[in-house]
Amino acid sequence: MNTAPLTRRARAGGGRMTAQRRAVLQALQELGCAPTAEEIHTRARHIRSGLGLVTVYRTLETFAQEGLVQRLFLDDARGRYELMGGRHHHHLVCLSCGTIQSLNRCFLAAAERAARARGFKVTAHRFELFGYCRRCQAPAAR
Amino acid sequence: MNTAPLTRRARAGGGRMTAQRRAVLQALQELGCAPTAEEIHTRARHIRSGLGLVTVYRTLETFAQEGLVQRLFLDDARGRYELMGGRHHHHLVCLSCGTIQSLNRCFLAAAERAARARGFKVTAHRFELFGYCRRCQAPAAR
DNA sequence: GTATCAGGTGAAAATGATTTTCATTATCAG
DNA sequence: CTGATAATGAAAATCATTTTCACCTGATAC
Repeated sequence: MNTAPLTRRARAGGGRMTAQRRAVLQALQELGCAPTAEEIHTRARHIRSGLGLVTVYRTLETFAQEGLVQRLFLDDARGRYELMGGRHHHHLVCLSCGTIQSLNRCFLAAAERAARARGFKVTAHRFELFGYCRRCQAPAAR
Repeated sequence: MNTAPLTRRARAGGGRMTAQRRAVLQALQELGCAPTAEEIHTRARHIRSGLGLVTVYRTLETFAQEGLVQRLFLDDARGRYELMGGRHHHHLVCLSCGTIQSLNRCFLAAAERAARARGFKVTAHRFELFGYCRRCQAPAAR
């Protein structure tokens, strides 16, 4: 798997490119759909043994600030992380086993249809908009 | 504010109706949009002083199992709770001040339009489907 | 290439949200 | 009214995550 473009983007953020960060990037790329810090740590450890969980957290936080990674919360309090810049998509979260699949389209009806087409039984959905409320936009937005 | 219908629904779940649970229900009703356990605790304490935070958590968990309350995760790891059975809706989460507003319609385009109409600047959205994957449905779903 | 040093790392401890434990209290079916 | 048993409160435990701090190492300047 080619991590060069990611490495370039990460370096562009101003930080240094260490073996640990490379391992986290590669793990993210290999794991794909919204893994937890723990899962990323386990995978990245195979690439760079001795890598600490704390470093994984710090690295993910750094990448998130640089916009390289997005942190999201699905069905529980554990943060989940995924690389940004891929195609915009949403998730299918299984309430029984917790597996997460991704879904490319984002319109409601189409999404539900797409989910059903893969045998996923939809029992609930969640749709949230993030941004800045009127009060926080003016006078100095953010 | 009338809590009688809620009290009835809560009792129907099989549990006992205590002053603490009544206070939590009332607080949920008064607070409206997706408060945290902490916020619910603070409000419910005014109704029933001495009410412990632990009890709030337990009560919310119980209500969630009975389908009276839904627990959700928005922009951070803190769980948020809201009464079920109201009109289906979604949320506007301000990334700056953290306030949460609710939105009635759930179709993407309409939702974004509705958000903008209230001066909310949308910078991202999240849409998740929950349910059971093919593997978990068969042979004994759930 | 090598020195330099700010940025990065690992381990341990701290934190914050939530859950568990356990002794005590209170609801409500009979 | 009373007993069985569910619910409560306080303290301690747990889990994910963050902070601290002493040590290390990329990558720029030489």
